[in-house]
Amino acid sequence: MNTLNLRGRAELLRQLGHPVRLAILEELMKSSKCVTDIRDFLEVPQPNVSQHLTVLRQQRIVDFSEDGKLRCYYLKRPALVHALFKFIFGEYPEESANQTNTGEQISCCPNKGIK
Amino acid sequence: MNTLNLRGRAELLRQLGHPVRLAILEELMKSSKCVTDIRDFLEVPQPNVSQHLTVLRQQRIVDFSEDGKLRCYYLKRPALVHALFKFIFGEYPEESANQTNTGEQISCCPNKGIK
DNA sequence: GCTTCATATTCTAATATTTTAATATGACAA
DNA sequence: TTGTCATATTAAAATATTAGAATATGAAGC
Repeated sequence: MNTLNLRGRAELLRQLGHPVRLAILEELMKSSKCVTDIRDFLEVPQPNVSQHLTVLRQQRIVDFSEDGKLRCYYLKRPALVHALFKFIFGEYPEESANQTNTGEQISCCPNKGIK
Repeated sequence: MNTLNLRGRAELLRQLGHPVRLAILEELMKSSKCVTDIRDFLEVPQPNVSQHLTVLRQQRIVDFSEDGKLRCYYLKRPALVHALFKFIFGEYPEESANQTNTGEQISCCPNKGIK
């Protein structure tokens, strides 16, 4: 299996796939913010915010710079985050199965048909 | 919190974020395939393949058409899957924190600085 | 030295996801 | 009608993720 390549990509998707983490990234797209600002905005307990930031930091999606006693979190890979939101908010129309021009279904596994 | 919108998007990301499901989608991008072909190609037990296909079907990412005793699975939203792979295999350079043109760090939470 | 503020870490309980094994279904052929 | 093939479903065990509570750190000010 090609899972060698896909495993890490799957992990990235799972780590991005949390509503609080998406909300944090959405906020950081506007401007960098400290932990308490994120906590206040999202109304999520501070330790929980820190946990999610740690996950995002481990994937090198965010990072922080220190400003006095504040930690200013910012997007370390803004292009990734923009691409992410473009992807998840995109429109993707549904299609039906491929058919021949005579309206027949195309068989999927020709080698199986041999019986 | 804006989680109302983000919750469903997060769920989509989590459901896409599994190596076997990514591998299935990668295969289906090439051509539609029946369950046993997927099983043979990925070397994953058939019931497990079926389970992953069910997850993908519930998100209306894949669907199947019946061809005799075979179920030909195909991408129901190929544009979504193409966008997905474009996203996860994209290159996203890392940046450092924003700085002023004099090299100072920009403070992140001006209202906090008031003390 | 104490407090306070901003943030992080740790542990635990609650949940969710995944894998595996066993079994079921339904169509078709012998 | 029995068997076989393709696929699905279920239940159980293993594993992973998450939230919450408690606590820790470290810097700054008193």
